[in-house]
Amino acid sequence: MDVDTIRRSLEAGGLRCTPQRYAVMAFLMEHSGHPTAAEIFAAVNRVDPRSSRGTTYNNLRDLVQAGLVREVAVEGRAARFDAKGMRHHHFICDRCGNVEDMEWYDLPRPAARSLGKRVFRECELIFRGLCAKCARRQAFR
Amino acid sequence: MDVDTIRRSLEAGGLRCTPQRYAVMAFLMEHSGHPTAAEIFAAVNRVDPRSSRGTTYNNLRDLVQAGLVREVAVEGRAARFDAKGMRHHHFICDRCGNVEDMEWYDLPRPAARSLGKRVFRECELIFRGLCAKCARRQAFR
DNA sequence: TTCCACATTAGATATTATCTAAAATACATG
DNA sequence: CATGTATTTTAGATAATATCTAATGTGGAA
Ligand SMILES: [Mn+2]
Ligand SMILES: [Mn+2]
Ligand SMILES: [Zn+2]
Ligand SMILES: [Zn+2]
Repeated sequence: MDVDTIRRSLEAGGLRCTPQRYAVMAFLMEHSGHPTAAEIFAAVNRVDPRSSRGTTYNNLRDLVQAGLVREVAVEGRAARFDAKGMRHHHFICDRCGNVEDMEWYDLPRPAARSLGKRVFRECELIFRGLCAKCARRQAFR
Repeated sequence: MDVDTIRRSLEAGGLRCTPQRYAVMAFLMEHSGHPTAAEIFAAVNRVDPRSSRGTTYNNLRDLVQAGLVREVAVEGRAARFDAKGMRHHHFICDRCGNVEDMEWYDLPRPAARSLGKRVFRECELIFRGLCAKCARRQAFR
């Protein structure tokens, strides 16, 4: 991933380009999985520069607020993160909690009537079931 | 809510009807909000019988596994729960994390092609934005 | 080069959830 | 009804996840 692309997306989000923040953003853009904060912390520290756990959490919070990163809450597990690249939905495994990307398709906006005085921002569609790995395990018992 | 209805739904889920478990289920059926485990614990202990925090978590886990209760993970906040009554979607407030019910409508099943070897169970649609209360606060600044 | 708002740090702390092992009990069975 | 047993409850410890604090460092505008 191009250094300037990342640098510019941070600036576009009103965020300074620090080595630690850059490392978090770069890692998310280069890995299409859905790592947890702990995994991101470990990964960016495997290379330079040294970043603290607190900073990793701070930067993830900032990147989410800036709209560059999405946070996916999974019941009973650590939150997962992905860079907002191409639009997509998610599949979450009932058994192992893995989050996988699913092809995007448009969703009907909620009816104004059912929205009431709420201010709508976005829809998120989550598919649930068993991931391929867990489905295979299930079949073998 | 009828005592026997609750008792029977517990039995249908393969769960013994204990006073503590009954109290959790009854509370969820009688309150259409989306309480956290801590709120449920406090509420069922305000009346009899005394239930421990651990038991509240155990029972919520069991009720979710039995398909009687739904758990809603909210980023950065405690999980919330609701009894699975009428089908509905959810609106989650960006600002205060409140979970509100939204009218149900059917969703297209994911295409077999994009599902791959995964085993589909259900779709969940989440609307995001500002709840009525937070939208009002936002307007006043 | 200087300056300062913003960012980072280590460690403490808070919040949420699970585990443990001993005691209690729901309920099937006779 | 009485009994037996698998399930459930309990208090407290522990684990997992996330945030706070206040001292220190720095990106980048000017
Ligand atoms: Mn994704
Ligand atoms: Mn609901
Ligand atoms: Zn899985
Ligand atoms: Zn709100």
